[in-house]
Amino acid sequence: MWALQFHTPHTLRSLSYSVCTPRTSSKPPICSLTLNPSNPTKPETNYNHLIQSLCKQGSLKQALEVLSHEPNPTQQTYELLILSCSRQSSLSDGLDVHRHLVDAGFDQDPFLATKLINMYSELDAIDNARKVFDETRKRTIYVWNALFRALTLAGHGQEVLDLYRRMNQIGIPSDRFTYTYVLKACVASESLISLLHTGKEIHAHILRHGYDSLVHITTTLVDMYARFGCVSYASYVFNEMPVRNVVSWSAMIACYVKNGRAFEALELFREMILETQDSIPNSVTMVSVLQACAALAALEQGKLIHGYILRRGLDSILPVISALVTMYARCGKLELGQQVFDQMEKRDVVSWNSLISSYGIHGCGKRAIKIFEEMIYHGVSPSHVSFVSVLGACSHAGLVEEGKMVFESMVKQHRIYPSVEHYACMVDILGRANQLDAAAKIIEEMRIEPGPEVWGSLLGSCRIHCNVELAERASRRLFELEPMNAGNYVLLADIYAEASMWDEVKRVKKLLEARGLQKIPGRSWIEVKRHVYTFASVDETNPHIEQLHALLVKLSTEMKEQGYVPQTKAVLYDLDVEEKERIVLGHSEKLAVAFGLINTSKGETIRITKNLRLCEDCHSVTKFISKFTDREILVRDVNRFHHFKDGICSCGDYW
DNA sequence: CTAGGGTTAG
Repeated sequence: MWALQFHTPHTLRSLSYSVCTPRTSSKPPICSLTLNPSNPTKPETNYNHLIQSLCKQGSLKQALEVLSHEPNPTQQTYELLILSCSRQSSLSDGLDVHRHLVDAGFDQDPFLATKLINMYSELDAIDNARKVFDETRKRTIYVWNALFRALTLAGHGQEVLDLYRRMNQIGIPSDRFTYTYVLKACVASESLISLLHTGKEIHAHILRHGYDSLVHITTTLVDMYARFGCVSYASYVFNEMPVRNVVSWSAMIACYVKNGRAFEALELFREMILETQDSIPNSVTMVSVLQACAALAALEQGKLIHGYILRRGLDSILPVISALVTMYARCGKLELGQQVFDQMEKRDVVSWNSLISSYGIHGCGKRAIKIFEEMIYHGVSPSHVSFVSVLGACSHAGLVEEGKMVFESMVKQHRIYPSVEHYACMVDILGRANQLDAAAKIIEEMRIEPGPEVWGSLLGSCRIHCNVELAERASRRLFELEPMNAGNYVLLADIYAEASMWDEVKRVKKLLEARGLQKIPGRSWIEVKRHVYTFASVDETNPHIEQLHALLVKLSTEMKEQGYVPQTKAVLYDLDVEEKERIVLGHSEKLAVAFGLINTSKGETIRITKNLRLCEDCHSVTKFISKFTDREILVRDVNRFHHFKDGICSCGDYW
């Protein structure tokens, strides 16, 4: 027996040898050479097997060298070579193999064309993939599908759909793979145009051709509608599915979570456990379920789920652990998140990012920076998200100088070029700290096109510091960039209202209505005894409303005696003071706080979640209540945590 | 050659 690695083809050539590869199907070929003593005179120059062995060993360079001596390479030889190039992500070798293949007359082989397209796709060389397709005359459905896949992965969704149309015109029938790719293409588009309409058309094709019985295709449909935010379409497809498996259930649960319907997500998970035997939740399912708990700040639910994860032995899977850390942090239990993190055997960037952002939303900016540095010390390179997380933490904590330093270190030390998100964080850091001009300057000096994130960040800061002029500039851009985002109109209206510019408020509201949009209604949640209760602002239909209102009136009267003046800036109507006070008193988080006071015992922390930013009045009222009733109150707004205790808030009134 | 998932933001 000879060990392969010691021989170049040249030295081997001088020996009489053959490659011994038993062709029995049960055994894999033996990757070694033997001398062929039975026939020493006739050199068996079949290099094919040698090349294939080398490919399987990952010795691509040697395989290429052998290739130049092989007069009759086969299709299989090239297939293995191509796969090797993908695995070793070497574009230059890939091009080499491609050239060889053309010289050997395999350039019109549709099977190899498919493989080449896949290879170029994995090597991020989409132009080459396209070229292979263009030059292949006999295009089997495999060749079409390969290009669809490559283009979709590269984000060229529109191009896929154009090609798909052409394919239909020529009369080439789609197969089940085609449908999954073109459905994915509808959402994989770099342009902002919604391809929902096209997606629905393809859905119709699928029905017409009877492909709606295939679980892969229907699951892809569910996911496509989910990504378009069409929850009811997704659930319709899901309900109609003749066959469901773990993946389809997971896709539907993820759909609910991604679209802000965490309640439904948990409900569907329950149904999945209770009603199916063959779809047992796996780690992917659990990640979405944990996100649902996190979204609702449903700590008790989360703990139950954690127990389930332990029982199912899914507790060593990295994505699950990261999601657990985030869940605990977002449920207000930073310590538990830290504990889970500490017990991890292996950590990747994402685990670290989870912890960094956990400290960030709790306002512990310095700690977040420390963990960030610790991550680097442990040899884990920060990702884009790491920087968004640290910068976000700086912003919550008002750490302007630290933020600037982190931002500068991005390119200088880590060779990561800031994206729109990073710029948005910087604008936020400076803007919140009332350095609005500096924030605006950041936008002017950006090296990439300032997207809506950046302008939105600036507008948010203008709101906090009541800068009408800059707000008008930012919103003008925003209304162009994302005309259908209701939040932007509301922010501008807020700013006008605060400046008592009521005509302008009306004008912006009309703009909002003209687009068919609405102000997002404020909602709050509270979990009491494993049950999550929801409150809407001025919630007339809530069964507890009278009791809650009575308590709030009582509290507010007592507060007023101690000097509390209701802050009604958040009310967008030019009403008289009493009317405004009544509205502010009905804000959803106050209802939730009142419900918590009534339904939990004295020593218990009240935990509340809100879908919007905390308004100033709610903030000062909650501070007061925490002192007056001697209760700890934890409120998570859209962005961060507020920990109220003894009349002060952990955010230091900076939020 | 097919489907679902982790970390961010305002």
